[in-house]
Amino acid sequence: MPETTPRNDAAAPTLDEVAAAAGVSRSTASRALNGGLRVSPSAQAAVDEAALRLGYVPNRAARSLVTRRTDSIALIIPEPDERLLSDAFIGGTLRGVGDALARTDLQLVLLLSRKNETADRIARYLRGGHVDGAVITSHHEGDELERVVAASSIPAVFVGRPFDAPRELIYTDVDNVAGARLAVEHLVARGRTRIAHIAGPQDMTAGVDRVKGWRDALSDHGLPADALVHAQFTTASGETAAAELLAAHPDVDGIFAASDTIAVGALRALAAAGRSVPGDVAIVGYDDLDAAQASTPPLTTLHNPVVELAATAVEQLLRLIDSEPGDERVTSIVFPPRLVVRGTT
Amino acid sequence: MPETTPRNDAAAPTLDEVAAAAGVSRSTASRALNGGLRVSPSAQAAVDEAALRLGYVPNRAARSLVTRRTDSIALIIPEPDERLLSDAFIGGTLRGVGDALARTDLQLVLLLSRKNETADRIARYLRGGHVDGAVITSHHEGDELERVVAASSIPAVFVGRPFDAPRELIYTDVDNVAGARLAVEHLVARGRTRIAHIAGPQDMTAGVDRVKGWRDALSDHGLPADALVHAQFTTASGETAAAELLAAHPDVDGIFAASDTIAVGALRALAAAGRSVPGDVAIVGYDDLDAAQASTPPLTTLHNPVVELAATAVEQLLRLIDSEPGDERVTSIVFPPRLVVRGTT
DNA sequence: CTGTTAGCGCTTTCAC
DNA sequence: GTGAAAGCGCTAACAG
Repeated sequence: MPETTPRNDAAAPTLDEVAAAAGVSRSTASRALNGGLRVSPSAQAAVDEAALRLGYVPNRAARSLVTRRTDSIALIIPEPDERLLSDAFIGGTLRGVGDALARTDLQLVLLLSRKNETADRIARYLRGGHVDGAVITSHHEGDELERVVAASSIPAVFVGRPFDAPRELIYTDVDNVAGARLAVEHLVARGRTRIAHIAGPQDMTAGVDRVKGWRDALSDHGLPADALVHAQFTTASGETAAAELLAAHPDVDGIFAASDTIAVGALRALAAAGRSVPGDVAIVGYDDLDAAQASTPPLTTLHNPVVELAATAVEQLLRLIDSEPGDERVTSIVFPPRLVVRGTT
Repeated sequence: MPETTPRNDAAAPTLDEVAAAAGVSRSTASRALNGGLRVSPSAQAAVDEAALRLGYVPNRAARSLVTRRTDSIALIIPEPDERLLSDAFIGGTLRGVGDALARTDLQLVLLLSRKNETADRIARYLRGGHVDGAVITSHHEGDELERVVAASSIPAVFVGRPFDAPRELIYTDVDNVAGARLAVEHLVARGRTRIAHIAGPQDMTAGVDRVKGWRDALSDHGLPADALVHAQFTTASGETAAAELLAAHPDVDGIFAASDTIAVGALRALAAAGRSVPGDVAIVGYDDLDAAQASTPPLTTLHNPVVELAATAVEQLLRLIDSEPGDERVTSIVFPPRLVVRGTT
């Protein structure tokens, strides 16, 4: 391979060139390349051969211009979220999206929304018709994403239930209320009676729902639901909150943490306070991402099926995109919770 | 706000409509919208006003068709990588890319390459001219990404030094050899003389370089470099490898792990073996992502500036995109290592 | 089954 | 400084 030979494939071949090489018209070539409806076998073969030989790749912009389809979907991620940086949440989401997109030839456009211009830029982008649909993940109450998405009239699916669903927004989620109940039930079954909760951010439905489940289950058992502190979904925040909790409620013998990262922080606070786990205090976390297994001791936790959540969201979005408005096939999907028992309870 | 009023902004306004509303020709409108060169102040104002009022958003496909620019870049992530799922690596990368892209109005297209069709699909996409450039992250020796990228003649920057850089591929990286040396020096300074290494995957330059740094530093001190085991960048794998290490070299008093996730696994193996940390065995990890702080005890580690690495890669890419071939301003950038001392050494 | 004919929305010479 | 005209590469009627 001569090092200095100039590339002769500089310009990408156009459909015209493929058609010429195949000895057919451009339209026939186009048909052949797009499913081959109403194309003679010979023409089809000629076009296929020419396209392959020339290394033809259709120009997406040109196609998009006429089809009014972009063959791409957006994944919207509000960047300020701590989780983006701190846990494996985003990795799982990408994997799910990737899985679901694998069979299609759709492209994934990432919209990292910065704190300031969040809604505005996203709105412009969505209204600009640059994507055929959008999946929105880890959205917060104040971020206007729900409003923007609803107003854009673009097909969209949320990962995680939106705060208010004014016009039947579609979403995928895990049943966080039921999950939290499971956590508490588990602690109760282990004889715990003074069960606290370190809640996550209350501007996300996951945070709110987990509080509710905790409260409900406690109420069912006639146990007090007053030991409640708040934290972000990070280890550092969890540690602080747990210390605060121990100070205010020294008699706590069980903790349900709204995330594994928080639980890991609690583990450290407990160690610092000289309390044994699960001897003095039993802990249950939430998420079952890497942190749960990596912690010492490994965390009992509720599985958060992030990969499936994302994959299902994309599947629903795809369905939504080529469905008539009002089609009742496309619905929100809520996964049941699943408790994973390890060493902390 | 009437709930049932039909949207009248259904179709996105075109440049023609903006021009008409502003009372100028389409070309003048176009000029005004694109920097306003050779446009009278009055015309400029009229166009600006009309665009704003109509909520005009240029059609990217149409523009791209004529400018031969897509105004988007690709982020290529080989999916099989365990890290994608297990640690905060990808989150940091996205954040860096997002930061660098924030000022531009470039779009980010994500290319998750699946194990099988990796090279092929990416190659087609790159050659199709769908993006103006690409950033490639966490690539492995066998994945052909380097070849494909080089062959595509598209501007590209690697995050992490490529395996062989046949035609001066541009990359950003941290000096992993120097980092590993620092780790060993730190252990030596603490009086350790039997220093092992749990290596990462050897099909990534980071893995190879860290082994080299470890070996070099040991050699400098006249210490043996025979206690070497291999692992993936995961906690589970790290635990297994560490157990293996302890069995083969019971006299080890210091461990340099190729990642924090591995180090956390080692911590568990050590605990299982009844060895105290850092009393019996001191440990140094690598990455300084969330795992390092969350572990018990917190890990002494080498900071891996993933956010900066990604941001710098994008900046170099942008520079590369609008530079003449052969421009010597655009170079690879290697960050110096930084040791972060915590509780394990 | 095939080719001809129109554009999709935009930027860009090129005269004026 | 401005508008007319051409055309980017492709698909989609529409006749044949």
